[in-house]
Amino acid sequence: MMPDSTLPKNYDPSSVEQSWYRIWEERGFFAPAAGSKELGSYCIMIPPPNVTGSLHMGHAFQDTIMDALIRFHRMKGFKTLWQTGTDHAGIATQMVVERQLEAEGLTRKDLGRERFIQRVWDWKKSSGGTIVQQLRRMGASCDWTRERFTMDPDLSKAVREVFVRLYNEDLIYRGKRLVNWDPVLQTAVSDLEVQSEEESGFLWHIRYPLIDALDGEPSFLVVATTRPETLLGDTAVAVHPEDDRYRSLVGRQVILPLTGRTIPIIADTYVDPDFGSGCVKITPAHDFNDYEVGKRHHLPMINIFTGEAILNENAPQAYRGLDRYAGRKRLVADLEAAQFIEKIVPHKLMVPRGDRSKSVLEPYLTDQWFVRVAPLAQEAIAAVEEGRIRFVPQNWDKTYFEWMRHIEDWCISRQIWWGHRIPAWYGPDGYLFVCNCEEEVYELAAEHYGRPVSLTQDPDVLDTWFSSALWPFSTLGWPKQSSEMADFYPTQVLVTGFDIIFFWVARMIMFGLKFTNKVPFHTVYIHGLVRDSEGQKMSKSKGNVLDPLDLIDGIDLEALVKKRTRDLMQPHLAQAIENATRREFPDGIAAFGTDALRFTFASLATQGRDIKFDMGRIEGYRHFCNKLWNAARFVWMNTQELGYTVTDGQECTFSLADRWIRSRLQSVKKESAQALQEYRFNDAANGLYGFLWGNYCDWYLEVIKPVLYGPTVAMAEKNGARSTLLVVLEESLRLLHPLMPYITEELWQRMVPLTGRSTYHEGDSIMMAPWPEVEEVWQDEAAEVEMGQVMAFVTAVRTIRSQMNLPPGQPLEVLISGSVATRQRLERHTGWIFPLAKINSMTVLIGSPPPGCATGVIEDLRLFIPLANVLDLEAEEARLQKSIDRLAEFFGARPCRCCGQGREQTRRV
RNA sequence: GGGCGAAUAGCUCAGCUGGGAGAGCAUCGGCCUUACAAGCCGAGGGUCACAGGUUCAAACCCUGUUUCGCCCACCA
Repeated sequence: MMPDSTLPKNYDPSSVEQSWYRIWEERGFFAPAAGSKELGSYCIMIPPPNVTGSLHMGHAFQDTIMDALIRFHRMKGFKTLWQTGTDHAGIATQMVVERQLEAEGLTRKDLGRERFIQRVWDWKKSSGGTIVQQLRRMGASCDWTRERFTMDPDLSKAVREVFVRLYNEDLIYRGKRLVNWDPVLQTAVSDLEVQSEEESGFLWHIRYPLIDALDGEPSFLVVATTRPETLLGDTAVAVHPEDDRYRSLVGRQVILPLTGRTIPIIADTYVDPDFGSGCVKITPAHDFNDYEVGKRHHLPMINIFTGEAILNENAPQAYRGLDRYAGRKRLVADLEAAQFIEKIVPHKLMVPRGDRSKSVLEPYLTDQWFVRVAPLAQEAIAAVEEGRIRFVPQNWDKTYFEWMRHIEDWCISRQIWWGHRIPAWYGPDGYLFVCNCEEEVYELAAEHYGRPVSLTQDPDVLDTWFSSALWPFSTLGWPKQSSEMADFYPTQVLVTGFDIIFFWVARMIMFGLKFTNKVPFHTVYIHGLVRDSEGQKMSKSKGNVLDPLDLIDGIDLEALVKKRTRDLMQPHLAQAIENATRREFPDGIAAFGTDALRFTFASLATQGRDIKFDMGRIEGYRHFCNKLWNAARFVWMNTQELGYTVTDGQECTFSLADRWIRSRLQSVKKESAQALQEYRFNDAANGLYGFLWGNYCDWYLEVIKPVLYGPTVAMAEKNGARSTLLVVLEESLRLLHPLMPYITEELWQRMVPLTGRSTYHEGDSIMMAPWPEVEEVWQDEAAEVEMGQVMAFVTAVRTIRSQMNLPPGQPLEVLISGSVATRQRLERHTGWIFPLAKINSMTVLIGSPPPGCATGVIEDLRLFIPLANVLDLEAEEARLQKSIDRLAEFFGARPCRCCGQGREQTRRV
């Protein structure tokens, strides 16, 4: 692309972003380049977003971090791969398609399994690409040619391979266990998919009549429960063995109300004698604690529910067919009528809900597949303990250890259709065959039975996280010994949120170690959550969601209101959301561009902290983009437009300012590289911001204007300034590129041909340009000190001018006194000081200063500005009097504590 | 119940191994100075949550307290 010969006055992100991305992608810049041998490879696995998803602020933040790391290492010369792809997200995706079917008046069962799955694939093909397109808008430089989907044939093969191997080692087993069951989705879910929240309920105190009560004994025991309907599945009442009130009753029987069944009174230390009556009803088939008690005491386990949580044939006739809540109502009414209810008290309880369906989960006794995790966990714990994997920030390892050391077996089977089907088949007699290949399993079966038989495959599919756990190696071709595995595994860093340490990170570590004998990554960078400006979690129902694409492209108020109030679960919130939105964004959201958004994320990315997204920040960084743009314009006008380019033989002398800014540049190179290496993105961003704006623009560009414009300035000196302008800008663009890919590319394309860099060829991209290394020859401590004095002097004069209310253009005369060395240094640079400070003379003071001077101090130097001729003395006197009055008032108001005289010096003065 | 984290300027936040309290935004004053008014030059503004302790020296280390947030956990 040929740059225009002039630059527009303002930076317009929309005019450059998408075209540059297209060029990068088309030219194959995202694919791993050869890289340098010594450095080796650098690889990041993207946490695969759900294929149903769309980009939210969390993704945008995470992708910014990953892309910054990837671009930085690519420029550094590593063979760099950002492996991308999407996750099939079993339950979530199935729900999306089922909802579509529902709109057509169909259910998945109407279609049947085959056709339903086809339907999901169709959906994926037509609508599954949203998020990867949005990822592109963020500037993410992942290798799209290697995009993977967790249900791709290769990845599915890896899944079966892992399953079979674990099964053969007895690390996967099938068994009837109490699991968390979602009665709406009709599937088991893992412990991690349960979200318990406190809700208001009741504690029902129910009387269980004691059989053969002796004199002096109570005629009934009172048990308290939050779930009275489960009474129908009770198989015991438990008391604490040391509880004197009930000690004598242990082993006796009570009548289970409304059922006529008799159940034993047992003793178990699980019971807390101080809670309620000290008697607990035991329902082993519907409560996790009771299940354990039941196993200890060999109690029967009576399942009273169907998969939809409807009372089944094990319940008395009167309750069969009622759903759990209707059953509860009926049962409580009946208990009350029969005077079995002692009392009902309001009670707060933790209610377990499914993280997808939000329905109340039911502990439910079913056949499921499990991974025996404990043996895998040991290795995984050791890997972190020994430092082979490092968490950043480090304290997350505590969370990891805590969970890993108390880990329970992982229920991996799901009773849904969309996902990796479990590679297990049952023979006519129920004999189980587990095999990674369908053809082979029939051979195995024929061998087993001595004749060909028909087999039934297990209907269940695997938990989505099972395939995610293989992502770091399944995407690289495992179980084949691929060159990608050799090149990129183990990967360098995993960038993710703390919320999936258990779901994903821990499991990747366990499976990685198990199947590759290597850790899947060396570092786990845990970032915080993106919250709104008030620290609230962003959520649809709160109506405070910001869409990263709206921040990039802008959105008008009406569209924003519409977006936030559409498809609400609770439509009554719409008005409040609309009002709040109109209040917060009266003019909608401006287009900030991708770079400003990315830079905002980077500058807020303090380790281990949630970030409150602040509109003020993103606006400030949009200004920064514009500042950079205009700095480049200035450079352009003073070089290209004058026909100047840096060439080898050109005569060049470098002034103090040149040496100063080049020296500063070396520090910034060092600091920003170090910051990126240590995941201190905020330091990298702030350091570059400060350098470019505070040093380069505010001082350097101003200081050298007299050199650039001065008619009598020697050409060599002009060349020194012009080449410095170009070199510093060009290198700064490269330093900034990992954080702001678009604007840096756009400007770099224009600037780099002027810098005369021998390594530059037409068609190059900044993203493939080398990361600027520190050049020691330009490190110049002396120049930094000397320039520091010049700046301090100028600032001192400006402060005096501002405080004395001297007109900005009024030329001043300055007297100085101090050491000869300092004076001489300043006198060397009057060419800069005079125009910047707007003074027209600088004289060494002999004797004492004349009366009526404003004074300033710079280290060992004093400066005096005689005010007699330039100042309205009466106004100044009034100003001073005011300040004296203020101080007097201050002392008067706060007398000294010891003497009460108001003379004590305080810190404030 | 256990664990983790936070509290610094009006707002959002830096402040690494103890020595100067900082940035951006906002505010106030002055500037259309030919890169940029999305800008320039200045200024004001802080009991670093509280209380003790260690130290020559504490925002930072130790102890305790308060407030807020998150995660895990079986109290029916």
